[in-house]
Amino acid sequence: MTANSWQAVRAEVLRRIRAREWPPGEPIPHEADLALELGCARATVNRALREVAESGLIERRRRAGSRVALHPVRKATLDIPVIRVEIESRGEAYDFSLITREETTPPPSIRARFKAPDARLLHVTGLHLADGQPHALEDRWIDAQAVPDTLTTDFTRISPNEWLVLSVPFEGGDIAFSATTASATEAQALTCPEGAPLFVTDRTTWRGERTLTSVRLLFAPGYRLHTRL
Amino acid sequence: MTANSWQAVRAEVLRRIRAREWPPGEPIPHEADLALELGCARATVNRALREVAESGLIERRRRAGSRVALHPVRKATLDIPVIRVEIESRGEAYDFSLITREETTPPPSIRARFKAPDARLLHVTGLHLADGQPHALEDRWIDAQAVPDTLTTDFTRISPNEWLVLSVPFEGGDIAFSATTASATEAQALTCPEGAPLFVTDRTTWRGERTLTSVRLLFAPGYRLHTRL
DNA sequence: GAGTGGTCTAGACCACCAA
DNA sequence: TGGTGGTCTAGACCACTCC
Repeated sequence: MTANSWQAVRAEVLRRIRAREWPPGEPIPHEADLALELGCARATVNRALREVAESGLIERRRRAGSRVALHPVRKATLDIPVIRVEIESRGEAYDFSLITREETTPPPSIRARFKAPDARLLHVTGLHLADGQPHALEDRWIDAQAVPDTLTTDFTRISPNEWLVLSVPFEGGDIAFSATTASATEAQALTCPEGAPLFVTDRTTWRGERTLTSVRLLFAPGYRLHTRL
Repeated sequence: MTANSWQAVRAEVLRRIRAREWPPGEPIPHEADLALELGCARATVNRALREVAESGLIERRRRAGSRVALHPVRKATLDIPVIRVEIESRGEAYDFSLITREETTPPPSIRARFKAPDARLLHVTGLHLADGQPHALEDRWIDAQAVPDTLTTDFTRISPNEWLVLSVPFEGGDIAFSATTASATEAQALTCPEGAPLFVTDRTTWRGERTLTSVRLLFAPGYRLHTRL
């Protein structure tokens, strides 16, 4: 067995794990040994093992070596595109309809997400449309102190979703996915029955210590978020 | 500016993108030039740019060079653990309760997911419990021809979820996330009101051309799938 | 303390693909 | 067809950890 490409090394490693030649929980040979056995440089083995480790199948620790994971945690990568791009890539026409836009004091649950007590928050709601049909209802809060031009931007021409992605560099964020049922007003906006099941994403993004924006998206019934393992 | 670690190179690259020194859609310097400018080896720059490309912020093509992405597609990585591990890691007691187990002919929607027409399908349903409370309702179909020991395994002692992860190597799969409302029987199993919003995952895994198993998980109301950007 | 993975280097060759 | 990213090598040093 000689394998001088890191993909070949990875394939061989995966084969041995699947064939139980390297059982779950057991250590695997050191990088140097594998390099010798497979006839390639240690850097090549390192590259391959790093990829396998990222997929969650092996665990690596200095001094302790690498071992096959006992409870492999599958990693799935989600693509989160700008909504306009997502819709247009399906060949549908995109439109955004602004519903409300006001500077106001948020409910405590929102306030808690913005650590800065002096934050002036702009509240924007609107509807994303695909071929004229409601696609998602956006409910967003923006820290106007942390995001320049927030108060002067015309969100009837560009959705806050896209404007923020294009103009505000951020460093981190988190997303939560859940389910809810449509309230009366939500049902009206999305033209679906009250009580219909809706897929929800809650996203908060920040830069440094400052929370920039927090958004809830309610997707019209039937929406599915899809990915590969 | 000298940066001899690939993390430092990545940080500098990200800074320039965020500062619009390298505007969206514009090409960035070649690896060799960057290596010279930053005072490190080209392999180091390559490693850094590869990481940035994986995050979706730049696009790389041979001969054409690298450029800042026009519509950055955010990549979020989801961890998908075995349910038992997920529950126990929260410090709660895990239990699984088998509800039904029968070899039967599936509805067309399920049949369509198993390409092999000769597949003998086992249908298993059960409830995952956390501290005695319903956590998720599992509805699974398994190809008994493709998965050895399917018909002889005692699923009252180990959930099919965990048994499959531990004993069946698979190559690929896909997951879809969506929302639904609890039917009468689902509501009873999950001890929630009928019509309550439920978070749903549909997962199908395969090896080669053969679909091994297809599972739908209905999570009790309030469940949130969470991740970082 | 010593062994393991993590990383950097300098150089080289190759695969791909836009010009 | 030439330039660019993709990769491999051999060697070296370092950082972290487990003994």
